[in-house]
Amino acid sequence: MLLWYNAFRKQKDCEAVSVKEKITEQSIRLFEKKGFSETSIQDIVDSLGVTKGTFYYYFSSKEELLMDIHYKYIKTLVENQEKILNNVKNNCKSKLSEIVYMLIGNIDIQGQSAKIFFREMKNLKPDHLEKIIPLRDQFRINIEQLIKEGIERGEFKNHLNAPIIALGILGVTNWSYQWFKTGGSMSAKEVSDMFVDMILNGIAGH
Amino acid sequence: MLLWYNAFRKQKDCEAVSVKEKITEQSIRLFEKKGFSETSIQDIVDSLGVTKGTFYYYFSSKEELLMDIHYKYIKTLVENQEKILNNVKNNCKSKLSEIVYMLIGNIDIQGQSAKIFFREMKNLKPDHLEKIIPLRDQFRINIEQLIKEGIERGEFKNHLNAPIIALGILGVTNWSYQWFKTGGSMSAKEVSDMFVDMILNGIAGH
DNA sequence: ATTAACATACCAACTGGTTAGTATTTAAGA
DNA sequence: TCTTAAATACTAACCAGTTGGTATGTTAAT
Repeated sequence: MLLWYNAFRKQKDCEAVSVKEKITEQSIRLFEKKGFSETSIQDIVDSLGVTKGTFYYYFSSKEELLMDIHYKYIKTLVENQEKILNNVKNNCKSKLSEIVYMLIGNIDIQGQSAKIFFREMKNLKPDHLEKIIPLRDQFRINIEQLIKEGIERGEFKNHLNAPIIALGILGVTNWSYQWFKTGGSMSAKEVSDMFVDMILNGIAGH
Repeated sequence: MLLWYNAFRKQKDCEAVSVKEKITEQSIRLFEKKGFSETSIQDIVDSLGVTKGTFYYYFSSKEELLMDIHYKYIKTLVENQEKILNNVKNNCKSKLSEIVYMLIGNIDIQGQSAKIFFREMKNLKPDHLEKIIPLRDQFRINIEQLIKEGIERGEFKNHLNAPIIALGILGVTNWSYQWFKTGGSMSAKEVSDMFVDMILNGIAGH
């Protein structure tokens, strides 16, 4: 019975992506390009050759879909970040370096979701925001903590204001979602190396 | 004739802001809070106690109003930037420092316009974009040039990639529009000093 | 009498969302 | 094995409300 069920599941898993996943993927593309409010449910379903009924079979509202996109994005980000932070072998500098690289390296996978995340959060109602904001804050606070730990361990200068520096670093990385294109003249590794160098050592000559 | 015209202008200048300016100011407030598409022309005119006839007397379309807001924002920014760059008394480090302070100091005046600028540009049609994009690029290229000049003069390290560093600096400053509040625990000067210190000298301990 | 600066009333198009219905697949009983 | 009830995965048609935009007044000042 269980075997049979698993065989069924396996068959489904091997198939092309589900209709719900297709709707989500296509919506990410359209929301990024045209904006959330400027994209109608009709636009989404037309581009997939289905009808609005199908949409409302899988999602209870347009806003719930937006919430889904936001949640998947920030959840993945925090998880990746905490994997890096929990690696006891690395010092604070290495951890910071890895986080910057993780953020820029993921642009080709999560870039569109990131743009939506930064731009369309105002379209979420308070109920849904309550699930998103704590994760967003967690990501920032984790960087703050990393800076503080680095100061205590002597890896970073001790006059730094950790919350402000954290926001500065987030600025550098988050802004790259606005301009970085995978496959351009610079690789994600090259760009993040330059940013890490700037953040750690500055640009002033000796 | 000219005197009469000037007297008329003077009278207008001394009056409270014109209806057109009121519409623009209120629109900036509403667009920043709710978004461009989520704010109807009805919302705008209702909040001012006028009617749609008034709106279309001053603006030919909703998009033209958005264009006006974009243009005023980026024009002012480039002008302020070039005033700083043209001051021959300062070296490159000082100029960079002043630009960072100018950007963060202006958040209370231009903060709402900035958010609209970064978020709602997709709502401009190609015709209107052509007036905005060159100015936006100019601002970035001016920073690139400043970095290059600083490298040549030995003020900045010579291994730097100027375009990437410029985008990094723009990230730090532009992102501050997302979180910096005037009247908070930190002043604009304190924040920009910390950012300039990070950009010039880095955060790594010696 | 003309014009600047508005107000009123209206429209076609589109919006998110609902509902009633249907073909197909699955599950269980006879 | 055959029948059948139920669940799945949709479709087509529709609704009430809202949108940007327009066409036609109105009024006060010159």
